[in-house]
Amino acid sequence: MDFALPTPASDRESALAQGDRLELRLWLRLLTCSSLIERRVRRHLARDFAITLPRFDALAQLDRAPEGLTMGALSQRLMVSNGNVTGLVGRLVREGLVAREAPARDRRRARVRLTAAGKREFDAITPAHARWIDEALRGLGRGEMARLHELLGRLKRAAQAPAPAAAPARPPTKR
Amino acid sequence: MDFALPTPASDRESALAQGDRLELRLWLRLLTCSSLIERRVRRHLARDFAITLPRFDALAQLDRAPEGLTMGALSQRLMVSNGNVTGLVGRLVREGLVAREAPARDRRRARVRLTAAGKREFDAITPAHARWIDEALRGLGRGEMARLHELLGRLKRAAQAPAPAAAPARPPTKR
DNA sequence: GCGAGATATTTCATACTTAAAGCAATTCGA
DNA sequence: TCGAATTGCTTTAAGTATGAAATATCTCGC
Repeated sequence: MDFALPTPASDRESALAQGDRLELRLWLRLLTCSSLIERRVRRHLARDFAITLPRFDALAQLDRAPEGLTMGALSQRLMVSNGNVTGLVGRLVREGLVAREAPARDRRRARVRLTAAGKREFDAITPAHARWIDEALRGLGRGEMARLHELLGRLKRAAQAPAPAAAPARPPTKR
Repeated sequence: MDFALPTPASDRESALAQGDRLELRLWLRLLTCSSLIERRVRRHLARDFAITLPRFDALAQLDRAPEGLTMGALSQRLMVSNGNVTGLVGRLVREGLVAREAPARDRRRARVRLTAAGKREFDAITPAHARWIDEALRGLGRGEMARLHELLGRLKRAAQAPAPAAAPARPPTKR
């Protein structure tokens, strides 16, 4: 008989050496956590609603901005590049979930907003989405969550600070 | 005169409503943090070493496994799909940073390991990489980091727990 | 008015990513 | 020992992502 305990899934943290620094450990663990949760959400979205995470993220941001958003604002909120949003919104428009709006003043910045169908789609998904998040976090107490939220707030501010301009350790090479 | 304080960069958290739950807030903040740090690292890698983050991640995992890794093991450690690793390793092989090794027993599982050039490349980058992480986390005290590391450890275990198989709220639609 | 510069977005080339289908090698029960 | 299931990996199609170059629009000083 085999009584071996289930081996925890290997991940980026698995092969850390004794000497590795807390900073690195923390960063790898943070990345592991967000990858784990992201994967869960992505799978749920695909299986239950046949939609991708970036599309859902975009719907969520647009839902929270009833007056619409410019492409730039949407790209900031999604924290992805401008060009990325062009393609993403293009697909959402093609699917009828989102509409572009002819701009009155500045013809460079059209607004993008949810269509009725997009709103319906988002509203249909939201409750399940909240449930998935709750499930992924199940096991943490309220106090732990609050503390984590607060500490991550501090980390966020740290990570937003501009990186000191450092002299390159080695001139970059064409690859 | 304009005394407006610098507006914090907008992100996924920006438009949260009052009523939104702690779970959701925590998840979005976690995602924001890892996106912020990931972006910093990716830019540094590109500018200073002309390499991408996935490539560097792969080198790092292989560096920690001197005996080499199978494609499957590497894909687990990088937490990406199998097919993804096929392409990634292919590019690294083409660049001479990584080599496949003819398998003795099971001809399905070849081992992949760092070449001398790959090892040199990784060693050249590592110190700068550690510095970037330190910079991104600058502002957190040791105690905060340790506490964060521990809480994320608990979150990690929670997120690794299998998702309860839920009846779909709505049959998935072809899109 | 008009051009120089600034701003917003799209286009482009390339790379990364996933899920699912396909293929090859191995394992194992009858 | 044979063949069906399993396992490990690759291929495929679609989508997501970046940074840089190109395009279009606007603003401002003159």
